Amino acid sequence: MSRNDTHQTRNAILKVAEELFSEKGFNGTSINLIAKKAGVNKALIYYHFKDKDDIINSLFELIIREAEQYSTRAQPEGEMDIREKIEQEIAFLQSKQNILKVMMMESLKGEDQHNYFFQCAELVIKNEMEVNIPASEGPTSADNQRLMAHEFFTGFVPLISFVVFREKWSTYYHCDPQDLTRFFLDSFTNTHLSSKAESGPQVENRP
Amino acid sequence: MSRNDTHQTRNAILKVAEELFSEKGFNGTSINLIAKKAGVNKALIYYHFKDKDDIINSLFELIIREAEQYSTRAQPEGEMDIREKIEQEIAFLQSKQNILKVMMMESLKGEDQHNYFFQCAELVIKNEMEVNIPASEGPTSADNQRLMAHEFFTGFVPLISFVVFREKWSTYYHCDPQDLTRFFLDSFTNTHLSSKAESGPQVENRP
DNA sequence: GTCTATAGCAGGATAGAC
DNA sequence: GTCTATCCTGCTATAGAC
Repeated sequence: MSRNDTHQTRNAILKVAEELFSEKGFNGTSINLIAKKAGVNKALIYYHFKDKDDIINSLFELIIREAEQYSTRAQPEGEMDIREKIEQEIAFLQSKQNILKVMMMESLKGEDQHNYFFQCAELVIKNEMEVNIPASEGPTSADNQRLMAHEFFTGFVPLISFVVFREKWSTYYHCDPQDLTRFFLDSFTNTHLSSKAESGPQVENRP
Repeated sequence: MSRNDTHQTRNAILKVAEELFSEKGFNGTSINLIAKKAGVNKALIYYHFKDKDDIINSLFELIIREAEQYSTRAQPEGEMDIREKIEQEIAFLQSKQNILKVMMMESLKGEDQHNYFFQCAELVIKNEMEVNIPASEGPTSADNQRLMAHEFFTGFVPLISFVVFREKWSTYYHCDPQDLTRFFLDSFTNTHLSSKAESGPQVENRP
């Protein structure tokens, strides 16, 4: 009944909704089911959230905030191996895999109007790839676009796909998930990461 | 009334369903809407398809068959530049972008039981990457798993993501789609494709 | 804050005429 | 093959008691 309970209930709803959305998709999940699995009354959900959209948007805003916090966290002392850094990033993203799946599903839809997926990409890129994202105000130069495309399609996309498809891939190919993580890290190091190492701090691959 | 009409109607339904599924997702699309937009009666859909699932499964089987045909098509004479080959593959995939979006959305769901996404990946990998996929019968060796993981996460995934996110990316970053295609091809060449060139057995193209 | 009850409608699916 | 009409379930959302 106090603020504590309010937040607990709200968080319980969000947690269950996140699981169900990632399991069955947003439109495939009913408020009834969320209420049932969260052990709360259906009407209570409408006390805490305006409508169904409000639930998923709250989840998106939450993950964006958490990613921002992660990217501005205290960095450990000394130089960290780039591979080690990626491993940490993967561990973080893995713990958010459900909402990332939902975000990806929704961003694939044509009607999707919010840009959480790109926002999320920018945070990951800025943070882990150590690339300075050009300020989004003002016109984006062709060089910036080239850089962002590179980071997005050969950096962020493999990373995020690894996180969201890891389990299914392991099951399908009867592969130990830990082995898969090693395989992925090796490939990622040999492709995206080594393309950075070759050409100085900011990547400018141009003949 | 003849077989011709039957196929025309069936195909019209499939075409509209594909558009709507990619626009609004499978669960976000109603049979009513498909019927309305296809200009046919709702009951007619149930004459041609067992249920809603039958529609999406037909679409998945169709794209798999088309991809198989594409991969066994007559190859043009002479050596083709690897980049040119990828451009062709992208053009093919782009023409199928709607169903690929749907396939990706569905494969992200936890409850997704069919493996069309992985089947599709194997076709693209086998075909365009010129990699011999290990026969899926029998246990898969660690080396095969490593190879497949590499091709999947740093080859297929960027390729397919480029196809399905190209338009949204261009809009979001105010980038000309044709420029983006160039940027992507450059990055893809510098990462995934050059990782093949370095390490021997397959492929021999390098400027 | 949390519940009961229900409105109100849209969805998937079918029966049966033509 | 195609249409009209309809069933009925399950959905989102709200009113109102406690």
